[in-house]
Amino acid sequence: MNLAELPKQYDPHSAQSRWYSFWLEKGYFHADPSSEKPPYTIVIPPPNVTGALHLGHALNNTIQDILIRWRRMQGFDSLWMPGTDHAGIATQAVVERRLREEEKKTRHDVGREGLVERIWAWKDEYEQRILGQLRQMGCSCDWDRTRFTLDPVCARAVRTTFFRLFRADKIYRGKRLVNWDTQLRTAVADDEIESQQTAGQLWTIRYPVTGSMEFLLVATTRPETMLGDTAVAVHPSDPRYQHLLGMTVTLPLMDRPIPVIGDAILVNPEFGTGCVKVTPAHDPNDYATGLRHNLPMINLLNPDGTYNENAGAYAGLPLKEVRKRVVADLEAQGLLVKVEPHMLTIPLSDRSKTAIEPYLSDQWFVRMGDGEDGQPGFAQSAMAAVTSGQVNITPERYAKSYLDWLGEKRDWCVSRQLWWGHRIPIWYGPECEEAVLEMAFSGRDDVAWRRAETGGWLICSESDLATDAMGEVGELVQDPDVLDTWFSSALWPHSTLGWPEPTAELAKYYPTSVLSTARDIITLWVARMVIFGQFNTGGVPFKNVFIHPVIQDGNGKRMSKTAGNGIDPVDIIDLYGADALRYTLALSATETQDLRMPVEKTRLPDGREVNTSERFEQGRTFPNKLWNAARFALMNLEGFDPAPLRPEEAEIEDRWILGLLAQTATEVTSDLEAFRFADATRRLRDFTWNDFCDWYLEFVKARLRDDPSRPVAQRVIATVLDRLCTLLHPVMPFVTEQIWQALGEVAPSRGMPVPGPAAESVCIANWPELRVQDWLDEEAEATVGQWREKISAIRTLRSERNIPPSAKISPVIVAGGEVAVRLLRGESILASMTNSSIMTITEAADRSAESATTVLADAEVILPLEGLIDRKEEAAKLKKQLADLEKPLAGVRAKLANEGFVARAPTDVVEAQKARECELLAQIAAVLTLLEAAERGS
RNA sequence: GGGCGAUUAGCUCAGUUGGUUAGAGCGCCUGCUUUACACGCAGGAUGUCGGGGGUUCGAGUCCCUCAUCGCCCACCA
Repeated sequence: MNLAELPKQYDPHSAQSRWYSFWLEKGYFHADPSSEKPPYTIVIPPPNVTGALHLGHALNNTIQDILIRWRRMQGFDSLWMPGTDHAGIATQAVVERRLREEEKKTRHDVGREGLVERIWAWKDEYEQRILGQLRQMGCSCDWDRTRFTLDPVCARAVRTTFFRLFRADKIYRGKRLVNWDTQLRTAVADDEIESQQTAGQLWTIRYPVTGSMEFLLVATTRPETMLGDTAVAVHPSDPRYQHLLGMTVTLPLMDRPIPVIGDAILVNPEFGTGCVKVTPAHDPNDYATGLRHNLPMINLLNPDGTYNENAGAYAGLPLKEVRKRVVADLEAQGLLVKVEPHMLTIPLSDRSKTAIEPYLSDQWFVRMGDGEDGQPGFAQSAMAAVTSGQVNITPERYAKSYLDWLGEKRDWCVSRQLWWGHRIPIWYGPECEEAVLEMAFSGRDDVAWRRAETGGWLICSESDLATDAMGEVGELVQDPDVLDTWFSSALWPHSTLGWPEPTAELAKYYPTSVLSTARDIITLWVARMVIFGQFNTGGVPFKNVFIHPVIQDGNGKRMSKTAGNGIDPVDIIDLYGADALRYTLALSATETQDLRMPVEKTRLPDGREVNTSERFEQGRTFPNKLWNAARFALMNLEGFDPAPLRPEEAEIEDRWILGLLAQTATEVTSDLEAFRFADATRRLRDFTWNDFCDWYLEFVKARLRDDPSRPVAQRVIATVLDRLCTLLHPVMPFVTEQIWQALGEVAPSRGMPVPGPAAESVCIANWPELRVQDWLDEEAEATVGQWREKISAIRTLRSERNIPPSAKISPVIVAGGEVAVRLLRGESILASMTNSSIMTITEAADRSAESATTVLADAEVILPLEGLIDRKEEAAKLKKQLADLEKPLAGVRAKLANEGFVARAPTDVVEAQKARECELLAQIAAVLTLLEAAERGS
C-alpha cells in the first residue's frame, strides 16, 4: 500500500468526486424490473423547484439514502425514484416577484404564455441545482427515471385521474367561499395560510330597526363588509331581542332592509351586544349561517381586492380605502358608537404575505365524504388504510393527526386561478340537447360531460378538445384554471412508475416500501396519496410512512431564509464533507418531533461567511477516525494471507471483537428495520471508536509486530474493517468506499470463517448477516472485560499519582482463582497497554510496601512506588475509597432492611442486592486492611 | 379552546417492559507529539432528572396537577 495515498487526514472532497462518478458508471443505482431480486422502493418527496435544498431536505434524503443503500446491500432491487415538484403557487409567486422587481412588470404584462415560459426557465435552472445537490450528498437515486410533476408522464396521469374522478362523480364544480389571495388572484388552500396576531380595532355600529326608534348594536372588526350584510343575527332565546325577531333593520349606508334572524350556532349571547351582522359572502361563519337561513349572498369583491358594483358608492375602491370611508361615513351619520382596540389574528397567504379574503367563487372540489348510497368515500377509505395496518405510520403518534384530519371529510378545493400548473381538462360547452354531445363525441370513451349548474355543459376530456369540436352549435372554452399542486403530488407514487400504462415498473415497484417525510404534510400530501392511490390503483401507495423530525435552530425556532438562521447543506458539505453532513443528521434523527441545531457563523475557505453548527464537528471527526483505523490496518496488513479461520480458533481478544461485531450488526439491522437511525448510527460509532479502535487495535499492536499470531490478527482486522465498511456505508458512503477500495488492494480476498473475493464496490457488497450465536463468546467477553477494568484501574492510579507516561513501573494485580486465570492470558497485553515493564498477577502480595492501591470488586491493583508517594496522601485516598464504598452499602442495606422490598421484589433483584452487599463488604474489608498497613507504616 | 411533543450535566441529546452508584458527544480541567489518528490518546470534574402531589417494597421511567417552551388544528361579531 502506497502510504502517500493515505494522508493522515481524510480528504472528503476528493473521495466524493471520485466515487460518485464511479457508482454512476457502474450503474449501481439503476433498478431493473426484470431482475429476480425482490423490490424495495422509495419515491422521493419531490422538492419544490422554488429554490435550493435546505437542511430539512438533507435530513430526509439522508434517511432515504440510508434505507435504499442498506436494502440494496441486503439483496433488494432498490429503486429510489427522484424528481421535483412544479409547486404551482409557490413557484409562480417567486417568478412573479422577480418579474416585478427586475422588470417592474406584472404577469398580465407578459401574458399567460410569456409567464409560463419564464417559469419553465426558472424550473430548468433550479431543477438542475436541486438534483446536483442530491448528487453532492451522495444520494443513490435512479437518475434515469427522474420525473417532474409537470412532465408528460405525470401530465398523463393527472388527466386520466381527473377524467375518472369526473366520470365517477367524485369531482364537482361549485360556488363556495374560498380563501382568496388578492395579490396572486387565486384561491389558496387552508394549509397555505398562516395566521398572524395583529392589533386591530373593534367598531360598534348602530343599525336602526326599520319603522322604529330602536337600534341594534353590532360589533365588527371588519366594518367594510357591512355593505354586504344580508341579516343581523341574535340568539333565538335572548330575551332582549325576542320582539325583534322577524322584523328588519335598515342597513346603514346601503339603505337596505335586512332581516333580524335567530341563530343559536352563530351567536353567543354572552359576547358583546349579542347581535352579529351576517355577511355570507365574506366570512366563513356567516356563509354557513347564510346557507342555514337561505340568505342572499352579496359578493362585494373583485378578484383584485377592489370593491365591485355591489358596493354602491364604494365600487372601484380598494378594500382599505372602503374601510376608511365606511367608518368616516358612519361616524358622520352618527351611527358609529365606539371604536376599541382589539387583538385579532388575520389570515395571511403563505406565498404573497397579503391578507386573505373569504371570497365566493366557482371552484372544483374533490368529494371526500361518503356516498349517498352509503359507500365509504375517499376519506373513509384512506382512514381504513391506516387503521387496518395496510399503511403503517412511524412514529405511531402521527397516525392521529392523519385520522383526525381525514375525519373532517372536508371536500378538497383543487382549482387554482394560476397559470403555472396542470390545466383543468374541462371545456365549457354551449347550451344544447345532450344528443348533440353524443353526436359530436360519438365513439370516444375519453370524453364525458355533465350539465353545468349555470347552464350549458361541463365537458371533461383526457385529450385536448378543439374549440370548434362541436361545430356550429357553439364554441368550447377550456377552463382557464389549473389544479392544486397537491393534485399531481398525490399521484406521485404511481404516476412516476408510468401509471395509467401497465408498465413493468408499476407491476414490480408499486406499492412502494417507505415514504419518508415531515409531519407538516401528513394531511396535505400523505393522506391524498393514499386517496388517489386507492382510487387509481386499488391499493395503498406505500406500506410505511416515516415521519422525521423538524430541524430548528438552537432556540427552537424554525430555520428560514428570511430569519437568517438557516443552514445550507452545501455549506456543510464544503466545510466537512457529505459524509459528515449525513452522519450528523443520521445521529440526530431520533423519534422526537423537533431537532435542535445551535447555529453559528463561520467562514468558508473562499472567505464567504456562512451558518453552521458545532454539531457537525462530530461528522468530521468520526470519518477521520475510521479513516485512520483503516490506515493502521493497511499499514499492518503486509503479507496478508486469506486463510480460513473460525472465530473459536482465534485469540481471546479476536473472539471478543468478532462477537461484538456480530452483535452490533444484528442490532443495527433491527434498528434500521424500525427506522431508528440515530440508534443505529450511535451503535456503529461506539463499536468503531470505543471497542475496535480504543481496545482491539491496541490489544493487537504487539502481535502485529512479531508474533506467530500476526496472520490471525490480520485476518480479524481485515474482516472487521470489511464488515464495518458495509455497516457504515449507508450512512457514510464515501469514506467507506474509499477504504473499501484501499482494502481491496492489500486484501482482495477476505472474510471469516472462509475468505472470499470482495465486491468491486461496497455499494453492492453484502450486508452482514452474522448469526450472533455463532460468534458470541461469553468467555472472551468476560476476560476482555477483566482486562479493561484492570487496565483502567492502573491508568487511573498512574494519572492520579502523576507518574509520567514514560516511567516504567511493575504493577501487581492481586486476584483470586478464576479471575487470575483469566487475567494470566493477558499479562503481556496488560503490561503493554499500561506502559508497565512487568505485570505481576498473583494471589497474594506484600501490603506493607510503599504503593498506591485500588480495591476492585474481585482484585486489588497495586502500583509499587517506592519513594515516589506520600504515605499520608495514600492513606487519605484509601479513606476516600472507603467513603465511596460505604455510601452504596448504606443504600443496599436500607433496601435489604425494608421488609416490603425483601417480601415483594422479585427474588433475582433481592439476590442481586445481597450479592452486592457481600461484594461491598469484601471491598471495604480489603480497604480497611490496607489502611491499617498504611497507617502503621507512616 | 383542542391535540401532539419537549423539559435529564454549561450545550445537544440517549435512557428499552419501573430494579445496582443516571449515560454519550461537544465544551471544561490535568497530563501526553506513546510509530493509525492532536479531527488524537489517557485521566478527571460536573445532575434536587422543570415544580408539587400520588401509586409502588422501589419512580428519570407510571398516574394527577401546575409551570415554561415548541409545533399542529380550530375559533375570535
